[in-house]
Amino acid sequence: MSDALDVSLRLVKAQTALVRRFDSRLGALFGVSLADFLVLLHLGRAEGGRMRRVDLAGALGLTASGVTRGLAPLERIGLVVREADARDARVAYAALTDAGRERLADALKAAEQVAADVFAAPEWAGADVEQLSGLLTRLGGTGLPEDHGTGA
Amino acid sequence: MSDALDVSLRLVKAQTALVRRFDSRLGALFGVSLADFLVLLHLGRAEGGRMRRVDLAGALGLTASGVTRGLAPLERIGLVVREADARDARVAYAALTDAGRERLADALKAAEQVAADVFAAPEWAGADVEQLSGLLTRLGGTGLPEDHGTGA
DNA sequence: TCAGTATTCTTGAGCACTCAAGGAGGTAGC
DNA sequence: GCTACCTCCTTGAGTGCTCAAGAATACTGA
Repeated sequence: MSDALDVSLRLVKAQTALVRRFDSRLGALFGVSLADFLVLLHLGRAEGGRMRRVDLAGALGLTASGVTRGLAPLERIGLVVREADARDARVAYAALTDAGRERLADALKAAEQVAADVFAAPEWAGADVEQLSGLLTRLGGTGLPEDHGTGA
Repeated sequence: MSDALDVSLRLVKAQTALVRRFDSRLGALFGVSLADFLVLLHLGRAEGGRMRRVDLAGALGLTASGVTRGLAPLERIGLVVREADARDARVAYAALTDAGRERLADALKAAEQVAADVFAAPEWAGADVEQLSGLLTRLGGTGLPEDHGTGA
């Protein structure tokens, strides 16, 4: 097996373990999944604490459908509200509520802690983390929605 | 946000894109998902081309339940068969059929190609890939089948 | 020997996503 | 101001996993 394939499969597996770790901690403490947390994080960083659902989908790497379904429980528990656009009745914004902002702040602390734990082991030097970050950034755009994988 | 959290989230996103790319290519060409391919790959590398389902779960990073469900379609299309253990009636092996072995060989070629495409861009030197591999291995990316010297 | 416990696997219910289809609203050309 | 098309979002059906519960089998120690 080539190094390229080997590293691809390793990455897939490492992510599974990582997601479980985040889900477990965030779920236990704050009742949100990693996916929920990422929604809150993106909204929290957006202008006015809100985003069009289609833009959120792009930012999260999901389909619009996935956003609709993922947002529903967050709206139900009051972390996010739906807002209309005055000029274009097609678009619906997802906006952080005050409760959502609080939950985000708490979850962010917990997520930082999990990440710190993951990279805390003696074999992880700060330089390693930066190196990994750089390498992953190059992979970041790979195969996003606009890429139709025409291959060949 | 800390580097550790940043890199964790980057990894999660990179994986999503990577999985889509593999799924799309493998699905179009051979009618198997990346998850299916990984099952075949692990079985192909195992002693006798077969594994206990519980061991397969461990190797894949899934639950036993996930293996039962994932194996069902592969058994239905004849790539894998169920085999009993003579000494322990609890265990059921998943074993590669000849058709499964062929499909694995084909899918492996396609997967190599996808991985080569991903890491083909000019910014990826061989040393970078090895570095990334090393870093990911520390993250718990173990469980890949061992491979010796087939080179590339 | 046999009661209690552990292991392996399957199943039912549920969750989070996908794709395909469709409704509703906006836009451009004539 | 109509027609055709495009965009944004939701919904129905399906997939692939999870957890919890349970059946069958094996192991252990009094």
